Amino acid sequence: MVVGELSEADADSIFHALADATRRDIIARVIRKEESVSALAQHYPMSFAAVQKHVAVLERASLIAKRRRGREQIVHPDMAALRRAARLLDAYEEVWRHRVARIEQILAEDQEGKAEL
Amino acid sequence: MVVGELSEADADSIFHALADATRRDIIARVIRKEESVSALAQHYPMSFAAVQKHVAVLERASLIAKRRRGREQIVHPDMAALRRAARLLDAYEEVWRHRVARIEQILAEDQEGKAEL
DNA sequence: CTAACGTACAACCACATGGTTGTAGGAGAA
DNA sequence: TTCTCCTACAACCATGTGGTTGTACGTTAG
Repeated sequence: MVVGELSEADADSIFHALADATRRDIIARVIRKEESVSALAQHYPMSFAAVQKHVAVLERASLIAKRRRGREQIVHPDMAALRRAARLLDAYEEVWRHRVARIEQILAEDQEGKAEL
Repeated sequence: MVVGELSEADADSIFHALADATRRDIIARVIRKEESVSALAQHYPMSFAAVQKHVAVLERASLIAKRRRGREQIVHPDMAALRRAARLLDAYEEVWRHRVARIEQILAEDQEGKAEL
């Protein structure tokens, strides 16, 4: 099931990157305000290195990017990638909505296997 | 970042379940047409037990459910859960879209740190 | 009843993940 | 320069993941 302009591997890495509360929070945080890796690290009850790894996972999924500012690495969202990801999510939702629509249609027309589901 | 009516743990399991091409394909497949676990297994180059595990992951995330029909277990999408998941995805998209809107606003008004991003 | 089918589950393996600590290097600050 | 801060990265550990095979059990078909 290839959806939109993202490969299956892209989808894999995006969903995997999103499958962790800390990483979702990092995304939300840098969307609100760009922060350095160490500034980000201070918000979480784990080591700097651990946060660094989470950032790397998000970076591999192209959901965020880093920009150097002096000795700091400023983490910021990758807007283009985020839009692509959003459209990927949209596409799945679309399939589901259509199916929901189709089911209502089927329930209205078809007579076998009704009731349950 | 709590979004909608799903807990962080719910989001974890949903995104994790979606982070595998085989599992995404299973969802797409049962949305199109309900199938037994062994029928599903025949579509993939792996053992029945492996597919069974993928189904279990999707089931834990409440994206699908099973219904017994004779000696078969029919896998079908859990529409309510799929809608909740879609809304969760929507919510993330919303945050991103708003941020995108805000950025255009900022670029139009603000004058420091323009150019990049 | 018996045989075949669909499922469930346990044991096992290789590998990735999420965390730790420690070491090292580059850039600013003093 | 020298010290300090931020970052990068390696090594290590425990646990989880995705796959395998094998065994057991309920259900349907002959």
